[in-house]
Amino acid sequence: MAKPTKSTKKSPPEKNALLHGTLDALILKGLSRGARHGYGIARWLEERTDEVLKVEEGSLYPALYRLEKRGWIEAEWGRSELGRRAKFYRLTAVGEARLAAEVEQWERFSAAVSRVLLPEAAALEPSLSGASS
Amino acid sequence: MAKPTKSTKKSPPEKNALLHGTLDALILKGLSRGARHGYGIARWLEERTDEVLKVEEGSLYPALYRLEKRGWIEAEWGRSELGRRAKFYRLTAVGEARLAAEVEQWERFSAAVSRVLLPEAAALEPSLSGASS
DNA sequence: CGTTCTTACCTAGAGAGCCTAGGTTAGACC
DNA sequence: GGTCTAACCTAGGCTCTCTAGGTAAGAACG
Repeated sequence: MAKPTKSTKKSPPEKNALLHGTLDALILKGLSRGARHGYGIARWLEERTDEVLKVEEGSLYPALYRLEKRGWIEAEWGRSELGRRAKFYRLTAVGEARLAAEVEQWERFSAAVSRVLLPEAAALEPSLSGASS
Repeated sequence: MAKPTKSTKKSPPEKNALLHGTLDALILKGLSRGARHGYGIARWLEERTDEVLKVEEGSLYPALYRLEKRGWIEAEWGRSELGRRAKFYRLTAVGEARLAAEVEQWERFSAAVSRVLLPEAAALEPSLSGASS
């Protein structure tokens, strides 16, 4: 009987490595249609992606501070639909521009990765940026 | 090539945050059609993505050791096409399975992110104004 | 034949990000 | 009153990629 005991490996600290540079954009997008509070953003994100994208609170709140510190979002205390204290975030003008930039960056990046990882579907034309060569 | 003057600004440490969890899969994919050496993988990746995906050597080689340590790839010294000493990596059976899993994970993840970020078939509300307070 | 260029590999340290795992406050329900 | 849940907060850890150095050897040139 193999006893599990304690294995040498620690708990997985990075279960969602792919999320790494994407969370900022996702949050900004979540605020692009109106103010939301942190908890609501996480809920919205899960619901909208069928639970594919789950953001832990330990990632979410630090991310919100980061974005606020950079001037991309603004916070204001208010009341949630359930009557609870909640901090509502809203996009700033800079944040909107930043969102657009991040979305574009995501398109370029994801297209490149998919071009590499996914079979065929290549057959693409270099019409993205013809500045090369 | 003239060397530019020394830059005064600190160099950004994470210029390619999006690459974070993706590099492993990209490398594995690069080896899926035959053995390649590290330098060649980087070259292939740049070429194949029109220089959108660039992997620095300081990221590449540690990543290769990581994958080898996990048993996903195997190394063997040989000679490059130019007659130089080069370490050729090859996918193991485990690595192939892993590649398939990572590709699937990428598909799910990228689809979810795109569903959120891009204005695809969602088309919920055209414009929402009137932020509640 | 020595210098230089390029290929190709290696490594230490830094910075940033996401997660685990705690904790706090305050409405709602029994 | 006690429990549940919404909603926020924080410290520490782990992993990742990048910067910035360095080594070694084949090729080209004068």
